Amino acid sequence: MNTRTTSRKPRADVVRNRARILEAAETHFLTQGVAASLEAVAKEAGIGVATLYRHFPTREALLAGLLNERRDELEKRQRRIDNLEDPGEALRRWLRALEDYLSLYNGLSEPLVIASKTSGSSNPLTRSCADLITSTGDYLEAARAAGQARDGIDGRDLFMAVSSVAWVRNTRAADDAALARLRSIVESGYGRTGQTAR
Amino acid sequence: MNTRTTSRKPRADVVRNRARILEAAETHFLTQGVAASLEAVAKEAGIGVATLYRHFPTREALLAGLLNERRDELEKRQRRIDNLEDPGEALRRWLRALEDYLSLYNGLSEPLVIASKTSGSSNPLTRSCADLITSTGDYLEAARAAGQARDGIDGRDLFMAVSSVAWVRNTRAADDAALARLRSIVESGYGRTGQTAR
DNA sequence: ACCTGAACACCGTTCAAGT
DNA sequence: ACCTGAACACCGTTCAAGT
Repeated sequence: MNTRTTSRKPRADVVRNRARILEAAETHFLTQGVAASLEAVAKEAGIGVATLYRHFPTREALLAGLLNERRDELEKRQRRIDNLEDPGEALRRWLRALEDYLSLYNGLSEPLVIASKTSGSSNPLTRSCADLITSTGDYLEAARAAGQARDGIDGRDLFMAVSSVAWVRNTRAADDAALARLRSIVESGYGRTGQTAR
Repeated sequence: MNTRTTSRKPRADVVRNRARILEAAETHFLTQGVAASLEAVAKEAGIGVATLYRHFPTREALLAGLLNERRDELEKRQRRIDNLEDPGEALRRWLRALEDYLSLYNGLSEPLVIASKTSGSSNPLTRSCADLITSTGDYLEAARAAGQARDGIDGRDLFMAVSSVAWVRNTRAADDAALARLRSIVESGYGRTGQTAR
């Protein structure tokens, strides 16, 4: 019937394969980190390796596919943050949401930070990164306007700082209390420590 | 003659092999990072792979061997720092020396931070780590006594913070200016920002 | 005692062959 | 058009065999 009208439709099994790959990759990356074997992912997805490569030519492309699926969660959290009155509190909560996002898989912060550099092209993670940095810059600017953040740093700087916290977190070398202290170092590093506006 | 008297001497070619391995590893790690191929290292050293494993059973053991050779440089730098009058300045310089040390090879900070956790045993990097953390704690304590560092954090916390800066540095995603801003975040994060003692 | 290279198991990536 | 598994090159690690 409509086999002709829907000319640029995605083929049924292609869609299914893509979903299976993402699902298998998710579980493997969650347990093994971003360096998990792609062969194993393909096997669990029940497809040949080459099919995986056809769908996601690089590991970064696969990561980007996974992160896109997680993006709604982050945006939902972002909407809740936007309802806050205090811009300093909003910035703090956003940075925490960002940290959680960057800590999803072990080793995730590294490709993301690298992608944040290559402003040019090619890297499939660059776009997601740019969005995150822009958001961070917005929250930072709002906090600064309210006298709750210092001058001389930008969204990219805070993105790097949060990425590095996520990196420490993923090494599992720091317990919760130590992570909290690390966050407090970063917080009083970008903020106007204690004194409000004045 | 004295072949019998020097009973627990290191065999000549063993010493030579060890030196060759360290030399080859140094150049490979410098160019390829800590994940460089050990097979390639062995080949460049002109020995069989198994000999490398005999000398250094794990990659961490090899790293520890290399870092021990670099330790004098760090201690020399440390002695210069100890001559400074201002404990805050001393702490800042020490953290920078530490950052340089942790940035020697790409990917070095990760095994070191992991080793800093496993307080127990087995990991050959744990000892070097513990020393670095102790020194950091000493400089921090001195700075705090002079009212130049805040309460509530310890040497281990600063070690983590510096490791994470070294990690960002090694990703090569941040230029010199961005790294300086990241350091400034950490600095005003642990310090009593601006106001001295009071 | 120490060294060696072959052996095994694993992985990333590509490509000729299938449907 | 899409999928497949075999193929190639590489690596970490161990072990039987050499000296």
